[in-house]
Amino acid sequence: MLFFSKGYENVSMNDIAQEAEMARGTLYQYFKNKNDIYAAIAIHAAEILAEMFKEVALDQTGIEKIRSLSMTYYQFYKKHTGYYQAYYHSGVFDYHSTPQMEKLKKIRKMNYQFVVKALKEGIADGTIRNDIDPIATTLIMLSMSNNVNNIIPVTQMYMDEYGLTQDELFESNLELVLRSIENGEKHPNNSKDRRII
Amino acid sequence: MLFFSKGYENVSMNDIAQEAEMARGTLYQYFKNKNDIYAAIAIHAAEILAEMFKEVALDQTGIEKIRSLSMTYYQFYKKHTGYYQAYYHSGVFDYHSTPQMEKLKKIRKMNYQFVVKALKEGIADGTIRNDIDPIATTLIMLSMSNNVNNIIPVTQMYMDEYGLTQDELFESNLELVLRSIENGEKHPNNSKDRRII
Amino acid sequence: MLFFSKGYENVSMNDIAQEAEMARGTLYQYFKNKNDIYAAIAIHAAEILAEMFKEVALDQTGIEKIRSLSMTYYQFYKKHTGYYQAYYHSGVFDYHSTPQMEKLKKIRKMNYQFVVKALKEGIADGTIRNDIDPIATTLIMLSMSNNVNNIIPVTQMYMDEYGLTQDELFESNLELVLRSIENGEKHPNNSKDRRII
Amino acid sequence: MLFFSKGYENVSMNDIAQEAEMARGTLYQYFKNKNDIYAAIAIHAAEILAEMFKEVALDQTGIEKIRSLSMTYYQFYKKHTGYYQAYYHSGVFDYHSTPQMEKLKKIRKMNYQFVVKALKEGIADGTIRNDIDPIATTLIMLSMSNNVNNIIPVTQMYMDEYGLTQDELFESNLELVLRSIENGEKHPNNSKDRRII
DNA sequence: CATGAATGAGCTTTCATTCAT
DNA sequence: TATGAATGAAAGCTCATTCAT
Repeated sequence: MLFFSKGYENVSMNDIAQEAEMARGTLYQYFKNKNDIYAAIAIHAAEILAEMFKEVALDQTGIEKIRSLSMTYYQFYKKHTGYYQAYYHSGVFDYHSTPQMEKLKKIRKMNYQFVVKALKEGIADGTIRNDIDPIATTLIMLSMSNNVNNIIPVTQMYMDEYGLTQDELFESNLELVLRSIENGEKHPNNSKDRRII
Repeated sequence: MLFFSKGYENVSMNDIAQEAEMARGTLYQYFKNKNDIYAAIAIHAAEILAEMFKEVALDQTGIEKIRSLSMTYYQFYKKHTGYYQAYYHSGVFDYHSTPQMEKLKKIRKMNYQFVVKALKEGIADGTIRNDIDPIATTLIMLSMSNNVNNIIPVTQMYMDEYGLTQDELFESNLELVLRSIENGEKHPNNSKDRRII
Repeated sequence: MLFFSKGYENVSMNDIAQEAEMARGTLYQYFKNKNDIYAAIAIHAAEILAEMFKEVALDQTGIEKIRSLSMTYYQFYKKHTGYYQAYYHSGVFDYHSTPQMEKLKKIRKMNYQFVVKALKEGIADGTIRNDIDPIATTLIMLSMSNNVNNIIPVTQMYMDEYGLTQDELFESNLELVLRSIENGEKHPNNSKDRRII
Repeated sequence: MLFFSKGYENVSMNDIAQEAEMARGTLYQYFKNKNDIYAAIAIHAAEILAEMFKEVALDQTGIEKIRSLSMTYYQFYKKHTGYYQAYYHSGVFDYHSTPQMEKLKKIRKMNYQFVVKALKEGIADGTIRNDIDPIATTLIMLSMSNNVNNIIPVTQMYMDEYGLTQDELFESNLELVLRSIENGEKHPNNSKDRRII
């Protein structure tokens, strides 16, 4: 699915057929049109990400989970670049209520919820400030990650000039967010471990 | 210029001609090709933004300037949405060295520098932490702003569900960043006023 | 293929599609672009001519072979006018070294060689003057034939006025050339038949 | 007028306007359309050639005049390549009876007549064979000249390979024709000088 | 089921021609 | 008379989609 890194417009049905080792016509036996193919891939991508999010260790504090989820999303991009791109670009679809689209929307929302939930847990266990808006913060976090993963040429040029790598940008990004949301005060219930005890 | 929100690939010369109330052929009297039109608009957009950045008050601390610049960028989007979009999308161009592209690149870099400079001033005057990387932070800040300005449908849907507006998202975004980079320690030189004395 | 009489520039893909009773797009399944179509036809044409040249009887004197080759070229024009035109016009191509073009060039050179060889044989067997340049003479002969086959309107008008037909022009042409290159001296070996004895 | 070497199709009104140092629109004050411009140039070209033909010395035998006319035509090509091309290409016009076209046709016919007349004189003065058709021979002679002047790329390539120059080709061409039409027999009235006496 | 030849709408671009100034 | 901005038809080409086999 790597060809979807090129973006929807720049992938022809020919490319897809070749990649799938099928005839161009055969694709239309399984999919109504090009958009449908994209949606199917996006759904698969969303499921892969959901699976990866599910595997994030549960026995962590909120702030630790946030760090883990961020890193997981970055790994999703690194390991499944094509699917990542399909997932990313699928966000611009107009979700006229086809069953396909409804399904995609549902999984995407679920993936958001992983982060929202971790933020709420962090607020509850005292590792995350209680004055942040979990929804807004989730949106900000994910979009920041997307920008690290989709560096536009002019930015890349800028980074090259200063010897900044993508990994370093991810690190800076992550530290910036964590520093911003973590709760600076000392408090007794800031670790899951202790609570378990 | 609002049609540029659709992105380069999705705007045909026909669309542009219709929007400009010109015949398709007329466009070619003023521009060499489609790319040139885009570049010309992007350059104009970059100049508008540069002008707005220049008007940010100078007698502020570093952190105050960062707040002002962020708000200015948001206002650029609000007041000149079409130009904003052209500026934003122009980042994906491959900058093969045409004079047009070189010019655009130059202005874009200059616009980055406004932010980098403010961050460095903030580090110097003690209002911004001294352990951040000004370059990486600039890139993160601007890309975060871009995400607030280009909310994808699926995110919009999510926001609607929780009654979150774009302005509120911008606010959250801005606070998150400022909180993350501001210097929490007390220090004597944290205000321009005092320094003047 | 008759439409190629109009010349490359004056035949649109639309014309070709109409002639071939295909949709415009269909042509692009078989040919990379317009140039490719032309080249393919020209190659086919060159092969037809080569085939016809090969069938010229071998047991003739040089001068007889020249007469036969000339008449063959004229018959090629008469029987395969469309292909003839494609062959003729293909001479103006810039032969940037695509495989297509290389192939065409090769066959064209081979076709030249039929005439060159006959001239040399004629010089050897004494039927053709030995002070002519075989290369230059070949070029002249073929170009003269081309002019008989491509009578421009103003010339046609002139011919009509004097009651001169294309066939008569060809005859005049041929006699002029033969008279010019034949060896007037008597010599013992001027006939293949005699040599065989 | 050198741009007409590129051929009718490949010269735009823009090119013509630039060459004439006029605005594109101004051309339409003087000419009905592009075809008219071409016709006007072709007429001018025809007049130049007529002028050059007129200057061919009268006190020559027929065969000498033919040689002179041939060389004059070659010089017309060498000195006025652009006009030569316009003249040459104008032969393909459909002469729907516009006044322009009628005029051009008239001059072209006149130019033919120079050669026809010289051939007839040569037959009369015994320097040219009396069994040739003056009309056909004229057509052949001029078209052969045209081929020397319009060497197609594939032929050029062939000439390069054998180190044959355009001037040499012209020479071969000329000798071939003269040899073919000259009267080999001795006769008393083969020189103008003698006749004058 | 699978194919791929065929389609035609739509793309960017060129250019002869018109016309208000 | 001279201009050049504006036009729109037509060019070569791409590509998602259909359909007979």
